Amino acid sequence: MTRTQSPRADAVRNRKKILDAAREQITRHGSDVGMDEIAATAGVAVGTLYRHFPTKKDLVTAVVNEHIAQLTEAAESAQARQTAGSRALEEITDLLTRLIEATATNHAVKAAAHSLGADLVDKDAKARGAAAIAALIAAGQSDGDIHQDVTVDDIFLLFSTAPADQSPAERARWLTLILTGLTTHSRVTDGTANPCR
Amino acid sequence: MTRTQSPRADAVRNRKKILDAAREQITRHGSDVGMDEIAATAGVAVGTLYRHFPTKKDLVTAVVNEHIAQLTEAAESAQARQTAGSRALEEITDLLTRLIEATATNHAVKAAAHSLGADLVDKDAKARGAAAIAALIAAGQSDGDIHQDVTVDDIFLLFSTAPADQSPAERARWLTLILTGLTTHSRVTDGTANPCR
Amino acid sequence: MTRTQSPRADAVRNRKKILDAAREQITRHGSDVGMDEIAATAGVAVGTLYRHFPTKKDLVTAVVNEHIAQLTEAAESAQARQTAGSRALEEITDLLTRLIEATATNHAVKAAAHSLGADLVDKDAKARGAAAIAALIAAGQSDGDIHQDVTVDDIFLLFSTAPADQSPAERARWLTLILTGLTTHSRVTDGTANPCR
Amino acid sequence: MTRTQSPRADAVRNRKKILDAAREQITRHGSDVGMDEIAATAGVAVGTLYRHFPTKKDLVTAVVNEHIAQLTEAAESAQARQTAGSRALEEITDLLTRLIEATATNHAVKAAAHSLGADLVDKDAKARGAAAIAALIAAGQSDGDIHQDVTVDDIFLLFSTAPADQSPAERARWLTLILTGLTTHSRVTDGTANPCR
DNA sequence: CATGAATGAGCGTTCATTCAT
DNA sequence: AATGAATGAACGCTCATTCAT
Repeated sequence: MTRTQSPRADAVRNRKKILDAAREQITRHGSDVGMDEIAATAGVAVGTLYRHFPTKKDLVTAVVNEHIAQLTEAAESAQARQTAGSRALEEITDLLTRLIEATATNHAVKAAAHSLGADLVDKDAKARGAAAIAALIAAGQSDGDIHQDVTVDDIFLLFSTAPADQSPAERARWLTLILTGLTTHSRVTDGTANPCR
Repeated sequence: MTRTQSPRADAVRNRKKILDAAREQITRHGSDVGMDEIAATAGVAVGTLYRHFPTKKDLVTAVVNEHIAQLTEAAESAQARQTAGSRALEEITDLLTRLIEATATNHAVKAAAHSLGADLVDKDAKARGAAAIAALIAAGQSDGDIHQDVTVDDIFLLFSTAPADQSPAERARWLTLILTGLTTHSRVTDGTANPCR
Repeated sequence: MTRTQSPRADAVRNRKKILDAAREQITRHGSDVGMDEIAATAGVAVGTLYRHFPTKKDLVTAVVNEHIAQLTEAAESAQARQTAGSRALEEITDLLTRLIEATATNHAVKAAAHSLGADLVDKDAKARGAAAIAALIAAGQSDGDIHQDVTVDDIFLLFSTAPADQSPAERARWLTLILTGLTTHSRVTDGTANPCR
Repeated sequence: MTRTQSPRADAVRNRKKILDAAREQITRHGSDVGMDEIAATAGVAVGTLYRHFPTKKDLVTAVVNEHIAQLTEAAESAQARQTAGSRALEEITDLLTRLIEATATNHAVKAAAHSLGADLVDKDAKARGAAAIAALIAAGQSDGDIHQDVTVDDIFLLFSTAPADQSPAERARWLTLILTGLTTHSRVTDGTANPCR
């Protein structure tokens, strides 16, 4: 009974080791790392790697999907907190901060995915993430904190190009610039020039 | 006078053909295009390509610098027009529109440059472009159109991540989002939520 | 016990095939033979060749070291025979004959090594060979057969330039000329001019 | 009248410049120097080089023949001196010393010639040199200084393998070893062991 | 005649993928 | 199921040679 499951335990462990190795290597050295190197990092032979991921593209796609899953989870828990009473604007700001940090680390992965034409991304996870973000935006708009014309696609558009290689300071600045464009609030440091006053 | 240059006419033409082909191929297929393919697109043999650009890195650098030269020129003529009397905000908007269109085509080129370590970018041209943009920003700030805290680096930061692969509509939307973040004006489409009313 | 090595049987066979092919091709056509050609001669793909020898230099070095190992072995067994009672002069003559035949085949290999800067030659094997030859020379000098001033370096000097491309007859003649310079005996074919008579 | 010769003056000068450059470059860096580099050293364009020597092989052959001409000249003047009264053995020794020094410098040239299958060597010059050396040997044999069985081919055989890359000291030692095989005289440093005494 | 830009086969090497063990 | 040796197309680059100027 349990016998049929036991050989899978190794396979599952190997799959995880491979994904970890792939994420690390691709993140660190770009999508040009060799399959041999990823396999070596994972501590398995290439053949094993290919048993789990028949193609480099498949492997990269898997890494990207793993990434997307994390983002989705973050979006959904943000929405959950907002539903539970916290302010939408705050959740959105936190979420975007988290997103940009995650993307900073994994931009290489996305570039890799792109360069391999990995259009195989997990549509479902993406859709759930989009729904959560849409809900947050709507809530923020109800609060009067978010521009009425902002949509989920705007978020995706902006974050599809989030700065990856820059320093944390630059990422923070980028987020500030972006957020000020999305919210109805003017930046506090800029009060004097605001013609609305 | 120009007669002494006559045998070079072909070479000059070839150099241009090669640069055009390189820009096109790298833009279209990424930095992994083979030199052979670029040569074929240019209608020359590989040897000819290597006579003009001893290294793939050299070729990519040349393409990038050509791109930068265009941007610099656009920035400087925008500044010239502003000095001649036109409104800074308008020139900036036009310039950024032009920049994003140019970047849309050449983002892959910059990625290629990056992946090849082409840090040989023409610093001088970049500095002149930066100066022109800085002048435009200052003028816009004097007009009260641009946030006081905006700097040239903000422009570079935002445009280093301008969307390249998206449709023109998406690029326009991206620009709108960005601009609203930079200017003190609220978006007109968003009247209802504008607290200034 | 030897069972754990079984998957390597093919690899070992391939390594040998590659070394044989390399020796043959370099000997026949000089060091300019392509790696592809060596691989083809060995009946493997280039990739296999590179798995065994990461660089052309490595391959050539391996061939040279193999050659040196043979020579060393020949020298040591000659010395062993002499120690066991046979006459030093005879062993030296036999050894040099064997050396020149071996060198005839592999001179091109050494040239190739030289042109590739393969200074990685197996120093230890060379030293052991030198020791064996030195012992033989000393024994020959005790017998009064070898000139007192002859050293191992003389042998190396002469054999570093042994004729490679000539016919067996020419190689034999070369050895005769050389030996007359090394030994205290005049040539038998030269009786009339011999002042000892 | 002189007009028809004037354009040739340049051509002759160019031919010499090219040969000089080729000799220098091939001697210094081996036969792998590029035609472009030889042309550049000569101060002409590649096309000019190819007008004078349609093939790299032709150029190398020319350099080799030039070398052979020098050796022939040396052999003939040595013979002339001997005919004029000097001792054959002395002339032979001097000649061989000169030959080995010349070869030391130009061994690369010979290797190059060999690797290109330059069987186009100037047969006539070689024949004249051989005749001169044969005469010297005969004279030396009459004097009782040279072994009766020594022939011109022996000289060619030995010198086809003269050490090129070694130090002057090693070349001198090589010559000593060789001469002892050619002459009827034992080495002076070896008196005690000489059984003839 | 000289020039030097153009040609293109070939080189050493890499790496995603396959397959015998 | 895992291993890792084998495969071979492709890459960046070189260089003897040709040919338009």
